[in-house]
Amino acid sequence: MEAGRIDVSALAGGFDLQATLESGQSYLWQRADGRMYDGDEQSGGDAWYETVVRVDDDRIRLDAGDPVVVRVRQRDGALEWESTTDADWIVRSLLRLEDDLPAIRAATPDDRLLDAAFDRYWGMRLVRDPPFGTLISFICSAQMRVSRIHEMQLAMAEAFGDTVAVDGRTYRVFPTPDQLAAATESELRDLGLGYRAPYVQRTAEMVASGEAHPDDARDRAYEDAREHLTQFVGVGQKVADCVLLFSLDFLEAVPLDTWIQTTIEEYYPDCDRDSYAATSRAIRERLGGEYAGYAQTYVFHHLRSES
DNA sequence: TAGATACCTTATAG
DNA sequence: ACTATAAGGTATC
Repeated sequence: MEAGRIDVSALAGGFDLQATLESGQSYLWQRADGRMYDGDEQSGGDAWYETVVRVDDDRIRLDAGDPVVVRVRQRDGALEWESTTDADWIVRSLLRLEDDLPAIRAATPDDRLLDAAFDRYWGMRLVRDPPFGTLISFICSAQMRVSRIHEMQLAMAEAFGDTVAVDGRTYRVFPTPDQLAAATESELRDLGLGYRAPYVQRTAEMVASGEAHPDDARDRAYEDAREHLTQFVGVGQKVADCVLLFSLDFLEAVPLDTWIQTTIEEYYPDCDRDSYAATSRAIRERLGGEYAGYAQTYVFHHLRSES
């Protein structure tokens, strides 16, 4: 494995690896100690986190090319990485180390709730996950606890994904669209997906056949992109917003889940409208527009950890 | 177009 | 032990 380190203490806003990867944004990383999403906010302080991404030779697109193993851990103000390739740029991209957190915070309102959320998890960044895995994992997220969503992705990787062996260890790769499309509803139900099983299978089929790809949404205007993603089975507006925010660089996307809806009723009642689209517009504007999704993610993690 | 309901499975509360 | 309830919603009628 190749290795390197990134001085994250020099980044604008610093970095908090555990908050970034265990805040319910990504279900495509694992902790080497197996304690991902176990609820302990300290234990991941210097733990190794691992993922496998497919990266093209042109270094632009995820979800294409050969699997690359990436491991990271945060120690002594540095982000250490190990990988099957020279992964410095991959780590910077997947963890959005280029984001200017102070500028983002400055662009969002200065209310009590946001201050508390930003203060508590300062250094948390959004992730930039591969589009297909993000699409599938958030289809699985419907009416599901965070820890179980993560388990389901791991189960699919073990059942249908490729393996990569490095230094005597075996890593699982998230299944390709072809691999998931070939799975049966029954096999997916056996993994605990419940009613989401046919959604996952049919969406994978749409991507595998070339009928549509989540990456296609990238070229559209935000609301158009959100609508475009709802063509996938099991994808409504909320899941579409998650894919836009956590994978496709639409930092203005604000997924309206149960937590945020409760928050809106309590803290931003004037933004509570009678449709998803209308409430979305109102809260997006209230949260400063361009980086509204960043504010949403801090609030989501903050409120969820209180419970 | 707006509103109500079913949906898998698991963990937790009572 | 047993039942009710809810978990980052969506599809269908």
